[in-house]
Amino acid sequence: MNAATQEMRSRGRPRSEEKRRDILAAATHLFTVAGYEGTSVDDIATAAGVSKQTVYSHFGNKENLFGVAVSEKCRESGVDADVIEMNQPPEVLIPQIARRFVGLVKSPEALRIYAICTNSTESHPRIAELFYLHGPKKTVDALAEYLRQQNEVGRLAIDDPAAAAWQFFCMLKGEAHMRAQFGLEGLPAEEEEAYIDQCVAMFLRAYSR
Amino acid sequence: MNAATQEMRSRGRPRSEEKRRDILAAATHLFTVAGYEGTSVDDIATAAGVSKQTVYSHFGNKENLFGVAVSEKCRESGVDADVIEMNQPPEVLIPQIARRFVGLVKSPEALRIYAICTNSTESHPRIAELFYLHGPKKTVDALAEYLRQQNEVGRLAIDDPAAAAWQFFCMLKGEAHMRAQFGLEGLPAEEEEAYIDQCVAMFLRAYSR
DNA sequence: AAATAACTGGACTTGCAAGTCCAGTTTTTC
DNA sequence: GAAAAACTGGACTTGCAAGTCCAGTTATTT
Repeated sequence: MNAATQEMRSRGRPRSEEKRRDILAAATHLFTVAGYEGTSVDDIATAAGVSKQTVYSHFGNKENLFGVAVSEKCRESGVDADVIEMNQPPEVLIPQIARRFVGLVKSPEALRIYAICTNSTESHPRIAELFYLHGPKKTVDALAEYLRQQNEVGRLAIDDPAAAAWQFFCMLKGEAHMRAQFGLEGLPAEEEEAYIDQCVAMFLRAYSR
Repeated sequence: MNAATQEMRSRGRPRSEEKRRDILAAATHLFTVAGYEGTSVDDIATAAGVSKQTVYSHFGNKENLFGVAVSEKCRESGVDADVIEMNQPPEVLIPQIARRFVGLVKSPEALRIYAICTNSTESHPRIAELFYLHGPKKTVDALAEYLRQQNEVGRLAIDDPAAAAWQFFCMLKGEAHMRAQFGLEGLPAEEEEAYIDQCVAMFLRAYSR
């Protein structure tokens, strides 16, 4: 159990970094596909081409491995804070962000992680927090910063940029996202597109000038 | 297995309606507290003061019991479609609805059911659908109908009432709801209140006249 | 080359929960 | 009062997965 966290004694054969990566990759994949309960340590060992003992040698136990895997996942699919072009006017940038955001949150991967987080609040409270910080929080902060700047420049009139950012992203989810979360059939593409446009228009109407 | 669904042969001792209710009540409670995997049939039988055999006699198997329990739950905590006072002007009614809605979706029960649904999309697809129809869909439809009427009367200017209803409810969730879903510490009460007010104001600003 | 520790593969232990079986008891209908 | 079916309680079967153990092997350091 402590082997995983100990500094290496530098005597004898060292742990293989490659195997560690393999295990982590397999775990990340399986967890995001089948969830925590749906993935056995044997599955992970097999998928990683490694013995079960080795998994335990590297990560101590399943729970710990889970934690490492999820925070890894967040970092890698880090929702881009820096892709925002701060100089673009809202009429150009806001629709772009809207489309990118909807695409992201409706992806099977994102939905899976979201579901895992909401279901491990008691058993693994840290997971949800890690995801929250690396995911949603980061995204909202980025938009809020943009809105603040546009407000200063006088292109928008927003008292509370952070609140406005939350409004915008939450609103965008709409029916389509909920249906996706519940595994229901998607709406017609035109309808989804129209909804996004309506959100953008409504947002700009409320906060313009 | 079929005993549960068969019409009673009306010979011999009939199944006790009371026990059925007890089982269902226990199941509903345990499922919404501990989730599907976290609740064993033994737990339910014990909590209902009944033998395990009786549970199986009434409901056939765990999965079926789960389905009945959840759809029951939806019906009972049925998000009121009819509590809407259609004649009230938006400036009065919208804030009321907002507060009631936020209170509802942040309740531990609602959060639990939501989490269960998003996590049983493969194993029990019907669950999520049942909840969706009896819960969110119903609520949105009710608001949409109100908005449509107010639009006709000329107190609001809304092209697509259904879309506007989705916008409103989704927007209201905001940071507070997500934090609740993730089991994170709540925001200061004043902040949450302020956010709700901002949403109401923003919505009315965008759709007034 | 000797010591050391990682790695393998497979057997093993432990614990849990779904679902079945059964013998005896109670309730209800005919 | 006899037949039928629900109910109890507890033993039982089955299956699964976490985690351990071990004997043999492989890689690495001194």
